[in-house]
Amino acid sequence: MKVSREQMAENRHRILDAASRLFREKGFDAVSVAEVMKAAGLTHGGFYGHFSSKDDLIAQTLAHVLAADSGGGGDLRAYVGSYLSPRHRDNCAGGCPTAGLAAAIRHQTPAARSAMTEGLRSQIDRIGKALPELDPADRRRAAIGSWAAMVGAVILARAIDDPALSDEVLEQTHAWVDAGISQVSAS
Amino acid sequence: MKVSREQMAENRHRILDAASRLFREKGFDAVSVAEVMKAAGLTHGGFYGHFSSKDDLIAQTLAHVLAADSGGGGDLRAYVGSYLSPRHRDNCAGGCPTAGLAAAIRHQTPAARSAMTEGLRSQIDRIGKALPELDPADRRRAAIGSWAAMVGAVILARAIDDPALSDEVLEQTHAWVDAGISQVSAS
DNA sequence: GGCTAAATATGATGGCGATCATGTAAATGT
DNA sequence: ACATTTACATGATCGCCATCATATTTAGCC
Repeated sequence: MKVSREQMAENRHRILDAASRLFREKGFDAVSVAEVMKAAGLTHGGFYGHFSSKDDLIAQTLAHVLAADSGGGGDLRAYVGSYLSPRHRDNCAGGCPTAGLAAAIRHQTPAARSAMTEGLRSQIDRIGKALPELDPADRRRAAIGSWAAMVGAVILARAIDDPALSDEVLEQTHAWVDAGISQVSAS
Repeated sequence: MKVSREQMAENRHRILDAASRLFREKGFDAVSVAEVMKAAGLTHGGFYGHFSSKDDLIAQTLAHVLAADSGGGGDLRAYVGSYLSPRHRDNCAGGCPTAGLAAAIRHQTPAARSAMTEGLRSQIDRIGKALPELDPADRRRAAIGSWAAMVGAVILARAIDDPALSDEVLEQTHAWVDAGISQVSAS
């Protein structure tokens, strides 16, 4: 049954949102096309009316979710705190797509890699802009170093089976990043 | 055809080594049991004489490779430098199993998660021991923060499609980690 | 209002891969 | 030496999933 243009656009959006959550939660390979469509409230048949392949869905989902990536508005300290929280660690499906998917990008198509690259580029720029008190070289270094530590810490915290150690990785990385930013500021 | 006990042990070792390289290179899902056996110079039939399932292979491979993880001997600066090098970024198959596999552990069995947790615990301890000039609290913080940044930077560098940005992530994280360690030391 | 094309649904198809079944030959114990 | 066990090879099986074929219904246009 055909639906209105508007309905179709909404369906497409729902598919991308569902895919985004499912991919972050379970990984690209563990999510089937049918599962995505079902989560979007449709059946698997209509999929190829929206996307040319699963790889195409992956690439478009990345572009979709990375474009929507907030970045934290401006208060870097608050953003770091929420990023390195148990709440974020435990919320893969709704959490940062970089932390959830960056490591899997290596095995995806060039289009997907390209989308991730642009997402990371703008995320680094955004963090840099949140450090206006530094000179440009220090700002760039702090932005990249902090972002690497944040992403790495969440990935490690999610990999670790022991809640105490997992919490500690988040807390200590938080302290380390805060100290790094402050000390660079003071230099 | 039966082989000697010794030969069997060697075969098992070869399977684990082959699996370790293949998993790091292509990810757990993208590597088939038959592919691992072929890389070890065997056929797929004998697999279940060594392991009870692919999941079992994954868990035992992790324990195998994480136990062998060097950690760098003692010169932390040199270790950080080689870790955050283009050479290491481009050498997934032979590189750090944490950088290559940590993000995928979330989707594996409890045995695999447990192996990774113990590997991370000892790696953090090893880095901490390479910072003897710090008091215990700073040492722990520097070890965890540096390790998170190192792992995160290699994962991001491998995800990024643009060589210049990828190199920059490695270089800037290197400078950031070095500065962090030095400034903590000086405090 | 009827015609056409489009958007989804339902229902194949085909390949891949984990696991199992069976054969075979050589190592090990007596 | 012989019997037996065992490590591995060859050859199914079975289910899952990406993708395609076809049907159905309705939006969009005259």
